[in-house]
Amino acid sequence: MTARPGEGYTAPVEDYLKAIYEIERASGAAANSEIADRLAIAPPSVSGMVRRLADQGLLEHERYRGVRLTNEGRRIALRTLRRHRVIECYLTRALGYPWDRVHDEAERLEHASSDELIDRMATAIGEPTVDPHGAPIPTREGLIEERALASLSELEPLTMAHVVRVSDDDDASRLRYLAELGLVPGARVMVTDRAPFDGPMVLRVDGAERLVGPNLAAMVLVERAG
Amino acid sequence: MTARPGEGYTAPVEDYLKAIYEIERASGAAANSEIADRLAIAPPSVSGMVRRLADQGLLEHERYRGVRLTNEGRRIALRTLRRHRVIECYLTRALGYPWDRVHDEAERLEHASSDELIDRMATAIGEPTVDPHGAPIPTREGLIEERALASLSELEPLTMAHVVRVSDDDDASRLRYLAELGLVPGARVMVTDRAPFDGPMVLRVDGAERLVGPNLAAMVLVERAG
DNA sequence: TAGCGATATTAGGGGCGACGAACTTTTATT
DNA sequence: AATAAAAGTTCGTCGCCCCTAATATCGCTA
Repeated sequence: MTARPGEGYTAPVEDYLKAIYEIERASGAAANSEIADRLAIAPPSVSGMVRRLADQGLLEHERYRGVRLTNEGRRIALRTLRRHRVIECYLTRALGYPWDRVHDEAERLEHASSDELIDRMATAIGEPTVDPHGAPIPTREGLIEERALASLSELEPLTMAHVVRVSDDDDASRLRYLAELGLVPGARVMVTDRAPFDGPMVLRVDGAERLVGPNLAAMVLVERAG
Repeated sequence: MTARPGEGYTAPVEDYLKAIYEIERASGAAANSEIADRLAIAPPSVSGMVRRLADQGLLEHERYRGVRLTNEGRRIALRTLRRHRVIECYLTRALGYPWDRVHDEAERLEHASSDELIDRMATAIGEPTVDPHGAPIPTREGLIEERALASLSELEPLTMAHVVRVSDDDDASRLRYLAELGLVPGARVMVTDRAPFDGPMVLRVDGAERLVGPNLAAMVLVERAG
C-alpha cells in the first residue's frame, strides 16, 4: 500500500508530516530528536527522511537547527489529521469502538482512505467538529480551530475548569484509566489539593474525589470555567 | 503502512496470495504470467516474489511449472478475501457507495483493517454472505462456499437462469453499464438469440430485451433455474 | 528430433525507508 | 574559555518490491 488515488504520498511521509505539524504547534520548530521520539524511529533515519521531504518542498530544514513545514507540507499534515480524526469519530459513533482503541485503527486507515470515504463517514455521523478525545477536526478546506489550552497539571488549585481534550497518542491503558476517573471531555474538574515537587494531585471530577499523578494530569487539557 | 496488528503480512504479499488463490481456483495452478497480468506487474518481479513467498512457506513452487498455495497461504488469501468483501458490503450498505466504486476502496482498506474492524462491520450489516457483486464471503474461520457457475456466454439459448455473480475486477465503467442493463445479482435472464463466431447475444433481462457483447457476457455468472 | 515461440528465470539496478557506527556541530557546564 | 554532553549528520548497509535486458527452459510443430 503505497499509493492512494489523488495525491500519492506514502504512509511514512504522511506520518512524518503529521508528527512535525504537532511538534511545531507545541514548540515552534520541530527538532530531529523529537520527531525520532514521536515516531519511534532512529535519529539517522529521520535525517534521511527530512532531506527527502525538504527536496520535495514539504518542509524547510536548517542544518542542526530543526525543521518547519511549508504550506504544502502543512496542507498534507492537516489533511491526514482530518482523516485520522474523522475515522476516530466514525469508529466510536457508528461502530461502537471504545475510545481507547480507535487511535491505532485510525493510524492505519488514515493512509488508505479516499477523500470520498472520509467525506461519507463525516456526513454519516453529522459532520463532527472534534474527535472522541476532544481534538478539533480540520475542515475539508484544511482549516483548524486550535484553542490554547492549559494542562490539568498547571491548573491553579480551587479553580473550576472543564476537560476539553485528552492526549491520545499515549497507550490505550492510560486512556482507559482516565475514563474510569471520569476525566473525559466535558467533565467538570477542580484541583482541591496538590502535593509539592510535582507530586500527586487531589481532584474533584464531576463531584467525585480523585487522585491523579503528574504524568496522567499532563495528558488532560482543560479550560477554566468562565 | 506495512505492518498490521496480529499477522504482519505486507500489502503486496496479501495481493499476490489473493490473486494466486483466484487463479488457482479457476485453472488448478497459477502460472507466473497470469499472476503478472492480474497484478499488472512485470514477470521477473513475480518470479522474485514467488521465491520469497515459497521461502516463507506460503506457497509451493515448481520451477517453470507454476505455483500452488500451501494451507497457510490459502488461509491468508481467504482472510484477505473476507476483508475485501466485507468492506465492499459495508461501503454499499452503510455508506451508500455505488457498487461500481467499492472495489478500489476495498482494495486499499483490506490491508489496513484489523480483524476487529472487519467483524464489527460484518455485524453492523447483519453478517452478509455475499458481496455486492455476488461473490461469497469467507467465514471468520476461513470457509468459503464456491458454487460452480456458468458464464452467461456459455448459457444455452432459451434456458431460464438467474444472475448470481458479476466479476468485479474489471473497470468500473463496465460494471455501471451492466447495472444499466439490469444484469445484477438476482436478475432473471434468458438468452433468446445469439450471433455466431462469438458475436453479440440477445437477452431477456427481467422481461426487457437487451443486447450484449461476448466480453461483457463473460463477466456475468449465472445459475440455471431449477 | 530440431528448432521456434512462448514462458520463466537470472542478472543487475533503483527508490524507499529503516538501521548502527562513527563523526561533527551545538549547547551546557565548570 | 575549555571541555563534556547532547543533538544532528554522514556513511555504509540491508530488506522490500519493483524494473529492463539477457538467458534458460518448455512444448509444440515441422
